[in-house]
Amino acid sequence: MEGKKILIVDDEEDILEMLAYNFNKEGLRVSKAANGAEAIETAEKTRPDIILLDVMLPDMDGISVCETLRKKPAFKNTLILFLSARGEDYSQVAGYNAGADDYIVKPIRIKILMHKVKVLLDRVAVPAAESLTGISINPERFSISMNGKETIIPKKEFELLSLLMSVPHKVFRREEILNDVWGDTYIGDRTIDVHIRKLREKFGSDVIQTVKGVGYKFMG
Amino acid sequence: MEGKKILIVDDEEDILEMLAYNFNKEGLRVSKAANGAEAIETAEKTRPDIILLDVMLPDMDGISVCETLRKKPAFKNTLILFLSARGEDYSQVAGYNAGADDYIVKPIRIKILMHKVKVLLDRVAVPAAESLTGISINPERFSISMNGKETIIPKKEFELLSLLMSVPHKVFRREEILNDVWGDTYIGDRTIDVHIRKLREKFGSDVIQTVKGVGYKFMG
DNA sequence: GTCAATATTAATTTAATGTTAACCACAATT
DNA sequence: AATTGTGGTTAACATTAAATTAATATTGAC
Repeated sequence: MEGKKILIVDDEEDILEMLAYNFNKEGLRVSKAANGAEAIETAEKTRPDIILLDVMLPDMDGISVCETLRKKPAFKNTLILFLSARGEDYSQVAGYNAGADDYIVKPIRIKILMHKVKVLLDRVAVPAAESLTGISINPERFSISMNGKETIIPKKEFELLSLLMSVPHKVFRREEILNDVWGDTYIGDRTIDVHIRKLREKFGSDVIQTVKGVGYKFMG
Repeated sequence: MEGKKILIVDDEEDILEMLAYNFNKEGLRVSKAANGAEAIETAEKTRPDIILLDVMLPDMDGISVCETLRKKPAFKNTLILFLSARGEDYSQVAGYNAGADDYIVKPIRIKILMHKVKVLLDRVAVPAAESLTGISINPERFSISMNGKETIIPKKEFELLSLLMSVPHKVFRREEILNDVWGDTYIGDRTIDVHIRKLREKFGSDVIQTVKGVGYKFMG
């Protein structure tokens, strides 16, 4: 798990430092945040592989932070692990509903926590370096580079391509695409196709492959 | 997570039944075991995707069961989730060391447990055990790899081959195949043959063997 | 050798996706 | 304010891959 990035969010200075110290010692690149707004901002900036998120924060609660992040395609596959003092069920369930990958009840047993983080990080697919297609993505600029040439593409196209590229070769089901790119707004079936078509127009018809009856995949 | 296989191991009849009922309702294919020996035997037979394993069993403890399974290549990537009444750290750490993917402390909150199982099952990109035939299956990609070459195959063919490969060497009766792959939709007898043929065309005629009057088997 | 089961092949049907153009909302430009 | 441009969605229709069936040949158990 060396070299992976972790973001730790907790308003208690002591805990924050203790965790940061331990994970840093394990070779992770640690960033920190003490409240929800800061957490989202830092997450955008550092793109961590995993986020430890305290449920109770001074400004907004961790659940909301998690939900906010999960809406962005970039954080679709980021691991999020809740830390909480509350033992109540509803909180845990709410956490999982918000898209958590795990839930740890305080007081934190550092060994167990590190184990969980390790297990989770090990499982995550490696983000795949430069792709064979010569296509790479620039999240800050909403742009795509293809063999060095940079193209700015519309938001929806960008989100769709980001999603597909997040796990090259994985087949994303239409349903999954709808959820991740369009969320709650309901759109017709053909809308996805049209966006796929536009992407193929721009980057070649080989980069996205159709799996009939299932969905689409990016050919890393 | 529909269609995935779960093995539940617990010596308490009530808990076993309760869990089986709930997971069955969610569309998982459930098998059960009440002790360690039975657990290993059933695991071999059904090749579950995930195992819920009580730490305390009448014959051997769950940790040993887990270690035993993890030694076999077939279970290298099977998810194993411990259930335990003990709250002590050492037990949890021992669990993780034995190769557990998660650890739940009783009393079981069914909602939380189901969430964990769901998250785990969703995330796993089964790297697929290499078989003797050199054929392996990539569920995420809807593809089959044969000696390193990857082929995307149509949905029905994929489902059929997945089924046969789920328990190599087991003869699947036509009736069973109909149920698992086609569910409620009724199709003629020849349809199965045709799909088998297409698979043989793609991967060689040796990989699937006919057992006349009964069904087909994958030659793991 | 007979007969039922399966293999094979091609033809057909079905369902999913591709394509195009039109439309609307909204932002940018003059 | 009117005009133009851009992005997003939809609808109608075309196209294609996949699934199924149907017809015929072959196989293997008895």
